[in-house]
Amino acid sequence: MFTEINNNLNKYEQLTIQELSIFNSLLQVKKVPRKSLLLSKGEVCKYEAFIVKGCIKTYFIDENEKEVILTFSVENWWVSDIGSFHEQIPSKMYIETIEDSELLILTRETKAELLYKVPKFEKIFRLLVQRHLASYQERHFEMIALSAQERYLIFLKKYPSLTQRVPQHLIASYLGVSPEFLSKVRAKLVKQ
Amino acid sequence: MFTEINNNLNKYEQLTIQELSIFNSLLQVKKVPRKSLLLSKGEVCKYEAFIVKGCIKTYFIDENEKEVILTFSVENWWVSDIGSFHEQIPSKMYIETIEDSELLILTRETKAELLYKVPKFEKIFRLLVQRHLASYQERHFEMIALSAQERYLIFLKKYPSLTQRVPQHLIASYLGVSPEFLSKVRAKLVKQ
DNA sequence: CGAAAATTTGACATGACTCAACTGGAGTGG
DNA sequence: CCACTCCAGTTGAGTCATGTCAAATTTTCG
Repeated sequence: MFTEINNNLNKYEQLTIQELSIFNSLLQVKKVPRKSLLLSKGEVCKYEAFIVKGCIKTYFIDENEKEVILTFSVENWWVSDIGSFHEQIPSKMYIETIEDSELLILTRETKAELLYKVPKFEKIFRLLVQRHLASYQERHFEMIALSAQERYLIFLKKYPSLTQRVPQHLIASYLGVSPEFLSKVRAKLVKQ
Repeated sequence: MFTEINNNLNKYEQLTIQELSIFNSLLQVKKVPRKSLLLSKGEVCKYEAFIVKGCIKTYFIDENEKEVILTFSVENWWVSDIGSFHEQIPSKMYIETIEDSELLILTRETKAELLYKVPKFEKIFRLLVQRHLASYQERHFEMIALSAQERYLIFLKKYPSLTQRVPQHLIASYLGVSPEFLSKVRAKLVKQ
């Protein structure tokens, strides 16, 4: 259960067996079926989850009631509304499983305890957030500078497996285009 | 010189006079005239800068040689290419002053020394990055879900003073529209 | 198997872009 | 202090990428 998460964090900072066992004892296992809403707009985000297995979407709802997908998260990623979780303010987004999922979760309490007992985790979490930030910057640039087709090709290259796991209209939403238009982009690519 | 930065960081985590004086002794002052390039594509980002005075743009250059503005940074903000700085990889972006600026900078060495001597800063920097991340998420949503006019109105509300300090075509770039189109949006708003 | 959801396709609409011409300051040098 | 240049901003015409709506088709899943 814990091997993936332990290996994953070890990449950021070397951890001793003792440190890892403190960490693991603080994690709670959570299994949820697909289509479970883990967070809704208006709620305060109660935990950060590491995905052992499964696939999760994070999205906003716009003024026309349409989903705008912010991210897909799969195995070995963390998911949460960082802002809501840390500042304890109501979230503006939704987090929902796309597949049956197994999560390891840290609540505010267990995370605080972890940071207190193993301060190294401050660094680990800082690095995780930094990476996350860098990828948003890149994505923002792509959004402004590239066409829908170019963004789609980048998506395919970056996340080839997601194409199988995630319905196409969600990918369209992630890319910031209508499902009809993504379908046309694909048709055009096939012809070439 | 240090009062702004000290007050600013105190908001995130209470710091003692001793801790602040260690911090301040590690900062280097850097004054730069307007139109100075602080970082170019291909370079590794050598420092993180807190802006005491001035205004700075961070941007990419797209395939048609056009600037795509990622952020404007003014007094009391930090600026750097976080990814490049921490992973020591070549940056893809440019950082350039728009006005004469006064900066307080941390290099990798001084930052490492700071984190070693005052580990509380791990937390402070983690919180700073988290806030930053939350604001990118919001901006990404706006980019996908809102029209150019709506984005412009939000910009005016969020950063009223920047309108005076930054030429309009740079604001257009920040909003992800052509300068001509922003001009038309403004004309339309005036008529209403 | 049947209902509901996802995808495709086509016709049409539109927001935003490009290009080019014009206007209006803000320096700068004679 | 004027004339000149240069850059930012505006405006209009034409175009293009992408959106919307509706219908047809395919896939998914209870």
